[in-house]
Amino acid sequence: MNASRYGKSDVLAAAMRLLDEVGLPDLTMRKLAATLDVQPSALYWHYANKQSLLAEVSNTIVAFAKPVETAETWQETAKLEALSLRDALLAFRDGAEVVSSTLALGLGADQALQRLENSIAIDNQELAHAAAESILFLVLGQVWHEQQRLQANSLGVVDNLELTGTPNLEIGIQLILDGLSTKVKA
Amino acid sequence: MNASRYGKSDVLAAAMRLLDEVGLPDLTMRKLAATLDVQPSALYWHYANKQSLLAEVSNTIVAFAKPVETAETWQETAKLEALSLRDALLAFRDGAEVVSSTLALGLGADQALQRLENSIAIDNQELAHAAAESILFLVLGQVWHEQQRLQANSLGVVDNLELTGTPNLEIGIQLILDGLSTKVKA
DNA sequence: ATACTAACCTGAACAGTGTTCAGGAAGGAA
DNA sequence: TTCCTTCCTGAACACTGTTCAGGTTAGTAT
Repeated sequence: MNASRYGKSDVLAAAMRLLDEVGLPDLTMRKLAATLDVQPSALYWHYANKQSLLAEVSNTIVAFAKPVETAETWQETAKLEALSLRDALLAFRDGAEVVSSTLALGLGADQALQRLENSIAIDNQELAHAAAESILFLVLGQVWHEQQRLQANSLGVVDNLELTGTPNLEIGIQLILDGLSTKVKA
Repeated sequence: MNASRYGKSDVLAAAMRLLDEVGLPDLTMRKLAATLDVQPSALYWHYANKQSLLAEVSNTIVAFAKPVETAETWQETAKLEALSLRDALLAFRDGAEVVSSTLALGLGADQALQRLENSIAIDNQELAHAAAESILFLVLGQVWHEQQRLQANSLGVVDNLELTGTPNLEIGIQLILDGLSTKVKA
């Protein structure tokens, strides 16, 4: 049936496809192997373990964030950067949970943090780092929460939850940037 | 060997104990049953599934947050509330991950959000809600990150990671509160 | 064409997971 | 003593990630 052989990138692509179809909880090595018509053990030639695979999935999601054109103020640029990350997370099923989990393991999402930090153009670099980290956690938490409710809604678990996630995220980002502005007025 | 019988609260207490000993990844129903000298299936008389158990674990952690005395300004009070939540999370192994996970499932941590929201004494309630949510995600994300590094450090995985988590958290909270102040100056 | 080498995969197993279910035992109340 | 609720046993089911010895395929060099 299937005579072709696969490389590392094929496995990653298949994982992205399967993630979108079944979600993170059902993204199992066996199901992934099945979509490639391959034994589960074959995957371990390409990736040492599931976590390394998920780390690359996470990186792929983060790298999907659209580049941001530099705006008038750095506050604007930083906000665009944050919203670009949000869009990337929303573009993949359970995207926020994937990135959060691998970030917690210290594996991925460095690039996301770096982009945020670079966009905050202030002298005090410690402050910029702390602010970037805050924005990152904010985006991840909010989108994770929202994506969970999306799935819950699609399963009809609860009729009509308040879906005000994205506005709240923008407010939160703005609050941090405003707070940052007061600290750099000098 | 063990002739006593257990109630729901005993199981919860044993779960908290085991969490502290082995951490969330190794908090399994079988190990939990073993500490009570009981078959795993016995646990399902007390809790419908593992998630409900973890939801109560999460509630216990959140409820552990010390009450906060009202300070001069509501900004001070809100900050104390956030730091009290942080201390509660830090008081239990993998506390932040437990609470984050059950929060994502829409099960627990409502109380934490409520306390934060109540402490933000401003007219615009939508804004207060968004700010409280932001602070919640910030605290959870930051402490989760820090606790993961604590474990990684204890396992000697990496020698000496920068352990600047808590200061960064205070900065982030302050940024949000400062931003909030500018929006309510009127 | 032959030999060699790296890339990739099979098949089977191991040790563990959450969960279900029919039935049995303990303890208190009527 | 009967009865009923509470709690538990023992065994199984359907999964999970992962390992490993051995096989196949493909490409390169002789």
